[in-house]
Amino acid sequence: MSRATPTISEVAEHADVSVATVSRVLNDNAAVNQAMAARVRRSIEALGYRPNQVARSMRTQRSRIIAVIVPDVENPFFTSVVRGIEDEGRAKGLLTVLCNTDNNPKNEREYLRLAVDQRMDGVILASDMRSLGDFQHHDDPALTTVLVDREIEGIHADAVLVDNVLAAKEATAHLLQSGATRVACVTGPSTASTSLQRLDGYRRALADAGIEEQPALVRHADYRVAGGRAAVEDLLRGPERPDALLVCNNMMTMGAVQVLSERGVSVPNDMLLVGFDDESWSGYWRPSITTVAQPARYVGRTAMRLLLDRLEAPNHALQRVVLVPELKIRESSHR
Amino acid sequence: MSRATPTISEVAEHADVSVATVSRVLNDNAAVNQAMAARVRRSIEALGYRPNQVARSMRTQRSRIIAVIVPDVENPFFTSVVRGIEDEGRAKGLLTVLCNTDNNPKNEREYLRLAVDQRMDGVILASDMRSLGDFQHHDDPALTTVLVDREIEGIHADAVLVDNVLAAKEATAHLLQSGATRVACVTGPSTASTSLQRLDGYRRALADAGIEEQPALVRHADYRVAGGRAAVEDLLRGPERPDALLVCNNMMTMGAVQVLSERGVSVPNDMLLVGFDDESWSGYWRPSITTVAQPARYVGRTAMRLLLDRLEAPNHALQRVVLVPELKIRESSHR
DNA sequence: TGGTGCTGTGAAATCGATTTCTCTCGCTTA
DNA sequence: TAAGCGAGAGAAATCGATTTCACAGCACCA
Repeated sequence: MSRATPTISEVAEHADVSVATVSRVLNDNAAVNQAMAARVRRSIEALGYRPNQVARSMRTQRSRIIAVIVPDVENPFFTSVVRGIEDEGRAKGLLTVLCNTDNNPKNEREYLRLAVDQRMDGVILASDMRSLGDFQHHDDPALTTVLVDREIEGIHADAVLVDNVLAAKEATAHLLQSGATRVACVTGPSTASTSLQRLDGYRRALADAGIEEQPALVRHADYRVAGGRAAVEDLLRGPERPDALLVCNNMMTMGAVQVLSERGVSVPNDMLLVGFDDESWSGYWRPSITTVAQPARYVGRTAMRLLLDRLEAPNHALQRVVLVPELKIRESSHR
Repeated sequence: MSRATPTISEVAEHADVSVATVSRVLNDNAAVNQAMAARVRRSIEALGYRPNQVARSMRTQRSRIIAVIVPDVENPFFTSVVRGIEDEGRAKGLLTVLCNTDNNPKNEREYLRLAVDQRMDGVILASDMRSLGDFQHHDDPALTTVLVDREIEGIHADAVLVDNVLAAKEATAHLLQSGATRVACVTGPSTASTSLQRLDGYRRALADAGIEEQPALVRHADYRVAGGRAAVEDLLRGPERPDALLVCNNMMTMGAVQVLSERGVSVPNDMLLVGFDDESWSGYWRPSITTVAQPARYVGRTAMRLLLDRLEAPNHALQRVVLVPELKIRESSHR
């Protein structure tokens, strides 16, 4: 019944060959006599042998496992990225381990350590910049790294990014063109590169239009529903109420929509709105919501591809892939 | 610079003791002389030594890693479950690996194999019933299993479930009480236990109300947005158009809402609606949507707790925890 | 005919930890 | 004083694979 998994030496004994030969058949490394190989394969079949991957990793110092570290698995943007990574990885025989840091640099550090301790082959990382200090890890060539979505200054790694400056600039310009005069920007924490870049894009659009930035119309929140809610509530209370909102991620857009709905602020009549990250509900909300759509799945696929390339050719020049998002104009952003 | 991680023997050499002693200090197993232990600890610190977990697993035959296998990571219900599992696991020093089967039994089988091959300590599984044949794995005591959300007939494992029959029955009764006479049910694939149980609950509510079931009002879809869309489109086209919908998961509810909105079917005036799985948007949609809220995070936490218990006491009696969902009544289900 | 090279195979080393076994030393007790 | 015992530490076995090394057998060529 519950007999333990057989080992390579039991297979060797069963086939009456040495373990070396069994190993060679398994990895079809060196030439093995046809008849003998067939015999070994029959024994493997007969015993239901499966190689112990732990032992294999121990010897080869590699595991065919990579870690994906994201700040928030409940954020659909990241789950889409992860799907992309997984799809590409599965095709190439790499197993993906998903790690959720909950936006906590301490958790991130722990997962990075773990990746090293488990001798994982690499890590795909959407990191907060506060983790900078821990990146000493990456002097360790054992842990191949690809950054996604967020960059980290001074880190020497391949990266897949989205052109956030362009995205926010286009979105803001669109709001101005729709007649907005006081566009507010609710961006993410200043520890994420995306927050700063989106804010930068917003500023450039204002500058291009010859409008002076009003600091009271800029808010840093936490990229979560609660943060978005708080920021928008605050903006509505202010003396200079905005007539348009640029909300810089999906979760906060959700929060913004909630608050506007609760307060009876009519969109787009009293308030124009552009959100980030196209969710399945964006187009079906009433009014439907204009968003900056990011190619999340493709970001993931590309990241995995870069990682595979890097594993094969550790010394090639670093790559930085920048993808272009698309502004999906719907009802919420014009009258 | 990029010096490799030190091994236990380098630590031993540095501290001028045997590797056995270093190991004892690491695991504080046997009594070690205080002064000596301190010296070892200093060496560990000085060299920045971290034990190789692969080697450790190799010897101990356990890894402190468990796999979580879910049909769809993009479904927020499952990401919440995973969050719960992770939170509980992290507290107990267990690492969680997330595996996405994409509703494909082949992928599921592969991940189960992988869990065995990697000598993982256990697996938390939300499985399709088609995988029944592969559960021979579970005769193997090496892979401790806990089922979540979905049960599998004939499988001998701890489980954390939600009372789906009760949930669907209450939801349907509520629709009938609101005046619906032709309640349709869009449930999931017949290979998931949840689909069948929810359908069962729907039927019981009809029976209790003395209403005969109309097969034309029952649809099996795929638990995804597209499937929900197709099912609802089909129901709207039918000769006996329903006046109420019970849609049995979150993704399909999204699809249903989309179709109703596109076709200009007014909710709740022309159509009553109850969805499953409370999403952040459910309460803010216009009209707000009545849903059966499942305690997803808690389901995850409980599953991890059961797994930990089982690892400690492999021979205890099996547990089956059934949690009770809550019907959140909003605008979409009554006039 | 003897040297050379190639092919196929097995024995043994290796990866880096844990754990068993063995031994020494010092103390207690008969 | 000698036997017995327990504590503390090191040597060596072990986990299950891969890989190096050595070698046997055979064909080929000068």
